[in-house]
Amino acid sequence: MSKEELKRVSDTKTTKLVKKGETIFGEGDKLNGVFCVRDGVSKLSKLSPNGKDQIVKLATQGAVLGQRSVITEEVANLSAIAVNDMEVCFIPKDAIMDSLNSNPNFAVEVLRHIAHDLKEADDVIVNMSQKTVKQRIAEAFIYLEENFGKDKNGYLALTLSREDIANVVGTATESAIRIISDFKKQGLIKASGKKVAIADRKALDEVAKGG
Amino acid sequence: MSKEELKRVSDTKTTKLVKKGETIFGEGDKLNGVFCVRDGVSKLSKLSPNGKDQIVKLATQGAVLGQRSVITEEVANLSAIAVNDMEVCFIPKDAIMDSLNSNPNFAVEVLRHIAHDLKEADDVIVNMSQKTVKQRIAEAFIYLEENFGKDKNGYLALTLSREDIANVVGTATESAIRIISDFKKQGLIKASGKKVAIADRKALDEVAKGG
DNA sequence: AGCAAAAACTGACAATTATCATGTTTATAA
DNA sequence: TTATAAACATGATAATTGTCAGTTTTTGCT
Repeated sequence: MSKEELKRVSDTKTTKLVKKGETIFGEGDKLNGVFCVRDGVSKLSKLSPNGKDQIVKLATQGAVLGQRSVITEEVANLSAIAVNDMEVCFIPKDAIMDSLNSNPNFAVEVLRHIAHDLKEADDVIVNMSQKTVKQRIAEAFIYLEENFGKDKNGYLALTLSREDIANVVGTATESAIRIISDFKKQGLIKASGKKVAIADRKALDEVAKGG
Repeated sequence: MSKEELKRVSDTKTTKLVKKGETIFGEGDKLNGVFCVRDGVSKLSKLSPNGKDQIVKLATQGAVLGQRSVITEEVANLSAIAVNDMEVCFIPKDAIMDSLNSNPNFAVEVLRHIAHDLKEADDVIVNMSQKTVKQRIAEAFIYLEENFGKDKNGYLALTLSREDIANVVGTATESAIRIISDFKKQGLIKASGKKVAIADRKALDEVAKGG
């Protein structure tokens, strides 16, 4: 089954609507298939022992959720929650496993994909441990603009709550709020309600690099 | 090519000796094959923009280095440096790619392996961002004992410098030293020179959990 | 529109962690 | 075996980040 084939299969599947805030699957769930994101954004997070959620990844159109757990036949390591209204489709485990075992091309393609995720995860580890909260928040805004784009008015297309931003960069919500306010005061970003726009990309890049 | 087959191939290869501190490959290197660890331990680390190394993973006997980069045909994302004297063997890229493309079993096996690495990386992200330095250092000692074992006298079989420990948990060397000293004073660990032994595993577990 | 609930914000303070300076011990090699 | 460097250690202090306790603003409903 090639990527095109997989896409075709997934196209024939009835899609399921998931409302903002709803859980697609939770940490510890046994998954009997994977979910393809057709529309909307999901946050993949893990509850730390101290009761805080850490958002490990944001998944959007084209992403496949639960893949890793299905492959290793383990229980889900992360939970997937809709950040906004979503459309997802489901592909049963058997279909995936059959293709994996019979078609090297498919397996290698999935392999490449997961290998890429692993690289990204390694980079996140370095960021988390070596950069300040301020740098990480600056990077987060840049990441949001580059990966989810802007709306007609220049605001980030994906709006996250301050709490979600804090959970992405791994800090307390109040700390995130304070730093975001500072960014506003310094003219790095502007905000209208929850909507945020990058106002001075160059300066924000500097902050992210540790200027 | 099954795992056993791969092992057999690698067994026929002449192994290369790498001395403590030597670099197997560096960040940005183009890899034309992977390295199998026969003996010894390698640290996989990445230089952060502020000039500090972050150790992302410790690889020991049986581990394969550079796999990810070969699969995605990218330049190495991490550097691999010997923590102690090592014995490694080399498998050229072509051999890997041929097997991947022709043998679904092999591809799936590698896939499982990388999927497992990805899970571990996600867990590290959560630890890094949600736990204190003290918790992370406690965890590091537990990890070292569980993964590398103890010598006849009960000391951790793998001895890391304080600097390396700091780079594993993502903190300043001085901070790591201070916390390790505290652990000694509290009787959680004992140390003879660089050698460290866990003295009170239960209490150390408590610290790791945030007691 | 009006109201409850959630999210955003602010201040004061405490805790954690980094940095710099410097002394001591331990390992390494000529 | 010493000298020389590297690793370890500690103090003083600054910077960063977290926590708690509120107030204000926004959002989502009916």
